[in-house]
Amino acid sequence: MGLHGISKSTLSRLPVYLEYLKSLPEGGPPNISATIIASALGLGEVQVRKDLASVSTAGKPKIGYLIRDLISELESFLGYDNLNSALIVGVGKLGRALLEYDGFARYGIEIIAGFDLAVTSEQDAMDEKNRKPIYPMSKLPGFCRENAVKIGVIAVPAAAAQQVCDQMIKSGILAILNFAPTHLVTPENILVRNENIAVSLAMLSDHLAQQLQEK
Amino acid sequence: MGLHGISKSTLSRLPVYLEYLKSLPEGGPPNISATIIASALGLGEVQVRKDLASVSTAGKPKIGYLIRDLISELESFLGYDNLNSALIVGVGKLGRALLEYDGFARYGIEIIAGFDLAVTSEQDAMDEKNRKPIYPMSKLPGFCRENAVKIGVIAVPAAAAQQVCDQMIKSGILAILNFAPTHLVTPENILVRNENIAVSLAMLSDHLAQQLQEK
DNA sequence: GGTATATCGATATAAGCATATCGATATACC
DNA sequence: GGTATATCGATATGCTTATATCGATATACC
Repeated sequence: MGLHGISKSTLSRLPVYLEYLKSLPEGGPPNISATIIASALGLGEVQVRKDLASVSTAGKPKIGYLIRDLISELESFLGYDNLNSALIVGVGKLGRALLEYDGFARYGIEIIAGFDLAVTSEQDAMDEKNRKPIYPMSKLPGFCRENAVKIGVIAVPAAAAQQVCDQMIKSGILAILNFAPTHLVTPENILVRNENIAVSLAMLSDHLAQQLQEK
Repeated sequence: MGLHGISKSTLSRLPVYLEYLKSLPEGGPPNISATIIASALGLGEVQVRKDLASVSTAGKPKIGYLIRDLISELESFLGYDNLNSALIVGVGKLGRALLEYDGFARYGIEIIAGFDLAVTSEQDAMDEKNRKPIYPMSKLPGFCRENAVKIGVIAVPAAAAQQVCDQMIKSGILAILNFAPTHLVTPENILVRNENIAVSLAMLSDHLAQQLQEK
């Protein structure tokens, strides 16, 4: 559980509420009830209330919540309103896609530079599409310090991931989004979030096995 | 919890164990203990034992587990040894990348065709890179039936996701991997797995806010 | 204005999951 | 061969999360 008393499970549902609220048509009613949200999202209504109570205080009986307020409270809580700088290491196929993806800003995160093990010369490269610089790894520590970057994205092969991770931490990175299919060992004040598709595929596979066997 | 008595949390760790075991050097000892695995992966050793007990029966005191056997038991359990066919709807930037990605086979899944709302003519398209067909949506039901496809990947914009989802279910799809940042409403025998990067970013952001505020 | 109802917030119960503890067993060493 | 030790599996405890229940309150309708 986080320090401001919010559980991981709750935190993981907040972006979903936000998405849903934003997807509501403009012309509709200004209020919404936990009951409605719950049934639209397939959750328990008590759970929705408890989740929302941790970011909002504005629920009124018979009325529900003011959609506009809820959205801004969620955005504020999730940090979508102030942009965090991030950097990415590994600009292969996946890394480049992430570097060029301009949708992160929507989530309060901006990838401002790429780094790559293959860029060895001191002459920096540049991403064609959106003019973001690509530096050699040697410039990582200085860059982090100068730009106060605290978020790192790892998009290198599994074999290199731990080494990259270590360098990030030494450079002051505090939160890591790891796309390499491997476990990273870190001090406990560092958060690692694994974007591991194998986990999802395992769930699908398991579900299928059960469905097909059942009947 | 699944029907063969395995919890979601356990299931989500199994691929991690497998990755780790596979990453071990060839020349090492043939056995490994839960203690070693636990410390390498930052987990409790009891948890590792409980997890492994649900797929294996071969643990021996003082010895540990036979690495080779564990790997094949995990692969078998996770369905990596028999290939499941899948299809993808939406061949934009992300969809095409997934269609061209040949790493799924490693996880027992093969994407055999793409579908797209934009392909309206009855003349089918074809992915350049690996010669996988791209069909119009009208061919979805027939294709699913003929090829007994049970897994669907959704890579369309959020606004179209629910509609695509409904069509998949009507065509016999039982498990869905959803890359659209939206909640899908489905019957309860259908498994939806959301690959939602916003959730990860929320965690990073929350962690950062705490770290920076603490000191 | 009074009553009915939808909805909220809080408390209590239950379920799922992780961690700790303990006896049992197979090897290693003397 | 006997004893020590690493490790396993199982049971028990505790924590986290989800669900169910209940009284309180703001609107709607008569």
